[in-house]
Amino acid sequence: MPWMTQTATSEARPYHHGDLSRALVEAARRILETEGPSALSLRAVAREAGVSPAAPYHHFKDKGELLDAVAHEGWAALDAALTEARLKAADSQERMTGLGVAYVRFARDNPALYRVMYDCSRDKDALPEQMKEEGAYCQVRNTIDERSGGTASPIDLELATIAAWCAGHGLAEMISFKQFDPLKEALGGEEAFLRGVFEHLGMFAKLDQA
Amino acid sequence: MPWMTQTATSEARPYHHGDLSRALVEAARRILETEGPSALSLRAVAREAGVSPAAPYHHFKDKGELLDAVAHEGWAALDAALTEARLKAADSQERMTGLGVAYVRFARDNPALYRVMYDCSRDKDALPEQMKEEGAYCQVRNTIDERSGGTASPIDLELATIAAWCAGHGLAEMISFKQFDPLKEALGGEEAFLRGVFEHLGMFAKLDQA
DNA sequence: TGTACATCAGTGAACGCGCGTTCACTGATGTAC
DNA sequence: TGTACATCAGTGAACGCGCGTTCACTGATGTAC
Repeated sequence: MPWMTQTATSEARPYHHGDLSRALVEAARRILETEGPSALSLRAVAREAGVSPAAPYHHFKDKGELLDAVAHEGWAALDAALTEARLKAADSQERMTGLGVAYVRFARDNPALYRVMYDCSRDKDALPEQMKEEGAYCQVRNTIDERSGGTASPIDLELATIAAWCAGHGLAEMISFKQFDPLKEALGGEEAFLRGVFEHLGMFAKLDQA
Repeated sequence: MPWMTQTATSEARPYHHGDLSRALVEAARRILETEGPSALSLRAVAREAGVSPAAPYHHFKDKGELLDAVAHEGWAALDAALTEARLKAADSQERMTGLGVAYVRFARDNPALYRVMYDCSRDKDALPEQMKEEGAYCQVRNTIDERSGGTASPIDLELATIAAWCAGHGLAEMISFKQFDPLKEALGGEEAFLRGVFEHLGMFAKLDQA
């Protein structure tokens, strides 16, 4: 770790940063959550990291590549949040709702990051590949599979996973609209509201059988 | 209609436009669908409408107000699409799925407009008020109410409507990701895929009763 | 019916701004001998 | 261990660009008499 031999004070950064890549991504996240996605320019990120506007070009080809890195970190953080929720749940019913609540909470706590994640995906018309192979989406699929006792056909399993994912994403985007405040209050808080919506996602099927 | 006395050729617009407000909103929609939301600047809209960059300021306070007008028209168009789907359906089961399919199709056919609609809402932390009172959201709620035979409690009805809305919105945003192409093909097309996901939104409830 | 005049809805040039990116440069680092 | 040198990772000034908005203006319209 060569830069540690530097006798810099805590304020004065050495000429060579040491890990500017990571510092830039962190600076980007700081800007996102304090000023929102519209403030996320390359220059602003460099400024926030205390570095000249040209410095990022030694680490990222262009602005898009930096944004991709930010989004990638976002997906990893979402994976982690879902894993934590999955491990905490007692049974498979609770595991399913818990995943949903954790997903929505992640989006609510990191709204700007969440938007960048999906904006990057949209630009490519594709969600991150690793999400389907081993990431967040895969955790949802496994939980559903486990819940059905492994009896669901591959196509049904995939459709159910997409359905759950859509519901989570939709709710994540709706949760902050103030129209729903009265309902949240009537139910005694946001968490109860979330659980209520997730439970009602089965309502149509119930009606079919009535 | 004073401007009709003008002896203008079909190309030469009279000095006074006649209905520049509307023309600007239409120009904005044209830009949205051909170049996407990032190209939607006030100057671009004026250019597209064949008018100087300052002209819009006689009709809209600022860029935001023009965007609001565009979004407002978008919500009206969505209302109309849902109404058409609702009237076309034979029974309440078909009505519900039909609404979902129509919603997603609207988003897929007008992706940039759809994004502007929600971006405007997000900026205000609020969906358009008229949507809850008489618009698209209300149509979904009425259909669910009818489907439950009017027996659902107000809170359940509201939760079910939100659940359905979230599912529709989530699916609208996911539909274009190429990861799902194989599944769409396996099911014989996008429409079957949509219907499949909507039907699976009841899966969790079914499992609860198994 | 004609005319003076207020008002409305355009024009086009200009403002300052922040952006992404490039460039020639320089300071710091690591390595071969 | 010391030194020459290639390479790496920064600097800061500059580029051209499109943006939102303002301004003084002017052409067209409608109205009062």
